[in-house]
Amino acid sequence: MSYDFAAIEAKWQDRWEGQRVFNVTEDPAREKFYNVQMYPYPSGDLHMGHLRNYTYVDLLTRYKRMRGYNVLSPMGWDSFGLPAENAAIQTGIHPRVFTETQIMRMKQQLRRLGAVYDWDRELASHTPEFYRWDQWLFLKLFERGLAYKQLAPVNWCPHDQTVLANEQVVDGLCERCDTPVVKRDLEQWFFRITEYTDRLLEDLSMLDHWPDRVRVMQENWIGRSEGALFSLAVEGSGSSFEVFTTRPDTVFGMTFAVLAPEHPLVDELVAGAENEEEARQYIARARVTSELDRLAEGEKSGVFTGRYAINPVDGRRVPIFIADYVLLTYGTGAIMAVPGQDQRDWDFAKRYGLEIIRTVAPPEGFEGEAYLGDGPAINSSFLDGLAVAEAKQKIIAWFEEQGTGRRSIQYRLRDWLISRQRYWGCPIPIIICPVDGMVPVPEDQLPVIHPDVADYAPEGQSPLAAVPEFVEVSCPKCGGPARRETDTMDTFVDSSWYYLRYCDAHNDSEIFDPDKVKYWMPVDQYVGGVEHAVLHLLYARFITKVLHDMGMVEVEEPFHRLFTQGMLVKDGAKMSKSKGNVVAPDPYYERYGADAIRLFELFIGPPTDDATWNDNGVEGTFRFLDRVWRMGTGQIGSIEEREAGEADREILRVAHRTLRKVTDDIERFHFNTAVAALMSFGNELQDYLRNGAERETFTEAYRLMLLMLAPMAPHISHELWESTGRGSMLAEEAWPDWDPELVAQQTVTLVVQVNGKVRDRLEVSPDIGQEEAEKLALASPKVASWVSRGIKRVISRPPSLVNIVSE
RNA sequence: GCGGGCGUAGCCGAAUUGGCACAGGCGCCAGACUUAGGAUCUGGUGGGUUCGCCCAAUGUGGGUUCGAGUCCCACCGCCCGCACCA
Repeated sequence: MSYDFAAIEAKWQDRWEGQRVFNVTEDPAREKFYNVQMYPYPSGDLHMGHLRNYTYVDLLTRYKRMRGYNVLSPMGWDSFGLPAENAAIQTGIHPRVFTETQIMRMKQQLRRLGAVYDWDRELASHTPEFYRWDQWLFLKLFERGLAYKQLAPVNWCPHDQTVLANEQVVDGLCERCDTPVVKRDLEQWFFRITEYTDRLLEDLSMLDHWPDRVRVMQENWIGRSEGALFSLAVEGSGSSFEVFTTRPDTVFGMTFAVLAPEHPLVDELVAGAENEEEARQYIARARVTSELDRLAEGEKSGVFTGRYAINPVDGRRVPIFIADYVLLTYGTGAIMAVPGQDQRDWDFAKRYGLEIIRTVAPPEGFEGEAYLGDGPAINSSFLDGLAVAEAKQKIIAWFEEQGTGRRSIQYRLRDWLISRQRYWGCPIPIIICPVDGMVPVPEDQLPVIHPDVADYAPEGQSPLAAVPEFVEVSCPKCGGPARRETDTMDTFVDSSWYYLRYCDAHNDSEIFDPDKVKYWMPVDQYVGGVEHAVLHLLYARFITKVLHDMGMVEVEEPFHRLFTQGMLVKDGAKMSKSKGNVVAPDPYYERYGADAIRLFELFIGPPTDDATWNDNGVEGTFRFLDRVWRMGTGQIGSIEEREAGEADREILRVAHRTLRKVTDDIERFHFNTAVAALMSFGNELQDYLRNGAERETFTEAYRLMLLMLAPMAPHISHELWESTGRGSMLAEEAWPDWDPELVAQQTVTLVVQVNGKVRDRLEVSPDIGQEEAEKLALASPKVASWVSRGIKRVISRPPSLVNIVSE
């Protein structure tokens, strides 16, 4: 019979919660540790993949607490968003009802795992208590000119009937429903994140406890490129347009220029052109084609405007085209085309029979098309002979001298589009007055609360627009009739500051008390999926910097250490409801209990790597726990009491070496090897018991086992701690220190190699000297037969290795 | 195309610094205990062996080194991110 995990789990879950063991307050006398998992969307049932992450965070909470830290580990809910709204559209159930039911279920599931939090600080973004401060934050950004409304071509999902941020368009498809995204011109709210581009980029270097790949992804997302900006005059008109290039050195190779179809100058350019009709059709088509379809066409398409531009460096005239391979949203929406040095321009030139001039000499034998590498400039007048980098400097200097161009840095990062035409999000606190324009809702009228609506389906605007009592208001400034903004905010606004609210979760007079935030921030350990590398993690950094500039937050970066966990894979795919390959924990809870599940989640592989689910794995960790249980119950009293001998001292040495290893492994997030070390220790402890243990020694070794197990398998270890006669709560015990004397090796294995191959192993003293080690090695009879042809050299690394180099 | 990462046993994996390759688990085989075993315990699990050991082996090929899973070069394969970004 195995141990009664079900009863034990319920008992300790009640105690942790009932005795408020993990509820904390600010305590300047103690070092704090702020441990946060990215707050989840309350999506219902947790599967084994989710449990992996919750187990990591819970382990840290419990471990750091034992290390003496004042550990804050809160939990909350990213509870606005589409799933609840879509359910409402289908079933008519209010999204709030749906959401709150899901939250209750998720809480039960976290409790069942034995995951502990300071539930006093629970928050949920769909509650007016929380989103009131979203609105307050919006108004602060608005005051500072960091929130603005603008007509802009935006990503529109025809299925969800809403706009999407650039970050939510994946391969030209809506991130949520995979519908091809189209461009539309709409009045939308933006946050001016581009104001912070430089700081977001530069401060990445402060984040040296973030995974490199996340920093690289943010860097690429911000997408800084250096180059030059200069003007092209349109022949026979007063107009001109600016182009941006990273290769100003190739300007003598420009053989045409291209404008994006949405470029403001195109109307004027095509007016009266010979092929005006064709051009207008092309422009119209390009504007309604989704990015995906544009790319899918493969061949670049475009249309000649009938106009010519003048190359400022040599006065040559080049034809101006309109083509959709040039994007309005990057640079100036117009380019100089140098087919000799740019593959896209090459492709276009080939298709439309345009001239190609090489301006960088390709190496001999070069057989490619456009040449992008370095080399001496050719066909480039005063740049001829210069390498690319030199030529760039010279031509930029020339532009600046002439006053026709200048050095410029462009970024890929765009302002953050936060408007959503949906119901289940935070209403934007703005009133649109025909007289006063965009008028903020006065702070004392916050929160702007959702009215209930009859129909949740969006029809191009938020369902809120159909509620006259909500929409029709008087202007706070002039008192005249006005309309309320009906867009709601992107849910990423909520998640960009919730971790600050945990510090003071129920403050109803301000967003948070800056002193409390000062105590807890930054988040010491942030845990979440790498899929948030450029979305949430960039926005959160931005908002933190804004609040810092407002004097509300001392830190400039919110997350000191970031850990991105791997995913759980089954049948070759990430475990997810939509793929239908989830493993539900329930049968495992029933058969093996929460601790065995936790231990297996830790053991399954390196935490940063994806791991493949193995149906038999939990059985393995359960066997280990069951062994620990059997060792601790009933037997200890019958172990003989006697003087401790060498074998007894040895098991204590094993215990302390295990303690050192487990401590190290937890500190560096190698949880899988920490579990392996405990299993190994368990095996040794069992051997010790079988071969005649001494009671006091065993009790001590077993005590260390329970302490080490406490953060990983808390229920069983708490129960055993109590049942082996200890009155304290294990969670409140201190993590033990290993004894350096016990950890020190009595003897070490000296490996004797001949030509790098192991030929003998000798047990020697750890402080053996070089001479002594070499003498012993050379004296080894096993070595003798391998060195008969003479010894050339001896390399010693005492006490672990001697390598004899022989003929 | 650009950027990042990975390749070790039948499977998942270990190996902080260049120094004993494969800890721990799963699976499999055998044995013990047993009325029974899907419990538990013990041993084995690359090849050879005279049972002392010996040999091979970390995707492939090369290099540096007394010594390479680890460093360097090239290639093969897989994964992730970005992508007409001028």
